Amino acid sequence: MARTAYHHGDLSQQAHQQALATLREQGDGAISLRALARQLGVSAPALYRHYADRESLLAELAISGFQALRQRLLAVNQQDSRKALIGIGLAYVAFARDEPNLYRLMFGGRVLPRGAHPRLDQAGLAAFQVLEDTVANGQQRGYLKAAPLPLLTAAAWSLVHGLSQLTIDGHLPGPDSEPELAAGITALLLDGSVERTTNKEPSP
Amino acid sequence: MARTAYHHGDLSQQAHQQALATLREQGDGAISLRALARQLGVSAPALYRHYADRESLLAELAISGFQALRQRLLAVNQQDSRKALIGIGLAYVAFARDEPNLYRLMFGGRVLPRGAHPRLDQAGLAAFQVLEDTVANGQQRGYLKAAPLPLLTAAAWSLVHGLSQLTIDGHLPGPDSEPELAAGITALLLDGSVERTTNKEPSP
DNA sequence: ATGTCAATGTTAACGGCGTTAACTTCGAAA
DNA sequence: TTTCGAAGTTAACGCCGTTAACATTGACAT
Repeated sequence: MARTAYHHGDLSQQAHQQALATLREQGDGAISLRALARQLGVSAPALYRHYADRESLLAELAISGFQALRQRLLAVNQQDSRKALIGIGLAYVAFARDEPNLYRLMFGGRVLPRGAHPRLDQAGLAAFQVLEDTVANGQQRGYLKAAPLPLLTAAAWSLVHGLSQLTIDGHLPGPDSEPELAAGITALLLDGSVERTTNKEPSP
Repeated sequence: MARTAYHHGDLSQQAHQQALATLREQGDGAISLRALARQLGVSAPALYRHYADRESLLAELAISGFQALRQRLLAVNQQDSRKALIGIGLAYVAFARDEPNLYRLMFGGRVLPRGAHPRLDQAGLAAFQVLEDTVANGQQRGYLKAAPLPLLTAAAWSLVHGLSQLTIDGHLPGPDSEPELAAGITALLLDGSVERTTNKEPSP
């Protein structure tokens, strides 16, 4: 198990860590197996003992990303339905802000086609479940409308995902005012955007 | 101006069209300058007379994408505020559904870093303006809450963008039920998700 | 102790890529 | 007719992912 020329026994994990580091710093486009092998003092084909190809390595990074996201969503754990929902939204956007390149890899859709990496799909689903559970809980308590659960969940997810993506790509005002923005937007989805007092164009 | 070996005078546009075609079919990752040149019967460096590098070519594709998106949003043109807002949302998601690979390029953030291509940033802004105008209009008419315009706009954009991205990446139920989903979600943002009649956890 | 074998490395090579340098051809304007 | 810049050409560099063929190692059965 010790460190010899061959069999240093840790290549898989070291490759994962090193790739994660360059992903964080320079984005997934900067990850090359050859450069990775160079940094680890190993020949490039050695990596193929542990990853079928470059895409599989990226898929592993994305999987750990979904696991980390799931943990952050689980850590919210608020009793009050409203606080739980807003908390989830804030935690979601905060994750994207903290790990923009990882987040882009996870949801880019371009590098990692849906269905090609079952464990990745599963990890994404597990993170999604946390959000869905929170929504379902708020609905069971009667805090949320009795709309179809998939509709409510899709709305919540779309909102936080869109906000995350727009934020990390710089389409929205600087990251200084970001938490207030996220909280305000989440509140809008909960309470609605329509003026309810004096309105000539009523809601159905 | 005619078609001789040199100076066939149309290479820039032909390259644009051909690149757009392979983008649509196979995504931006499949666009290579060498293959492109091969398909056009031209040497690879010839393309550098018209595009500074590969990224600039992709930026041009994204620019035309934003222009197309803008046209689709402008085409909505509903009088009623609610119909206008929902119409914009539907048109936005429909564009993403029709042009998933183009949409991913436009908003991927990875291939085309913000700030590197001024005309691209400007085209994105122009599309965004249509949405912002619609929201501002709904607010001036008193249909929408008097919340800060950037907040309302960011909420609307986040929602439709997130829904688009999740839809084209297959994270949401099949595209069969997509229009109803989009309409339902947009309505949720307008009317709110909170149950308003019998509720023990009131909104502030 | 020894031999075997699967796991895990190695080097060499193929084809493709983006990009640059140096050169050539063409057409329009002086 | 000459000139000159725009728009092409070929050749080359260095990088990449990936595969084939071979080498080393340590653990385990004999």
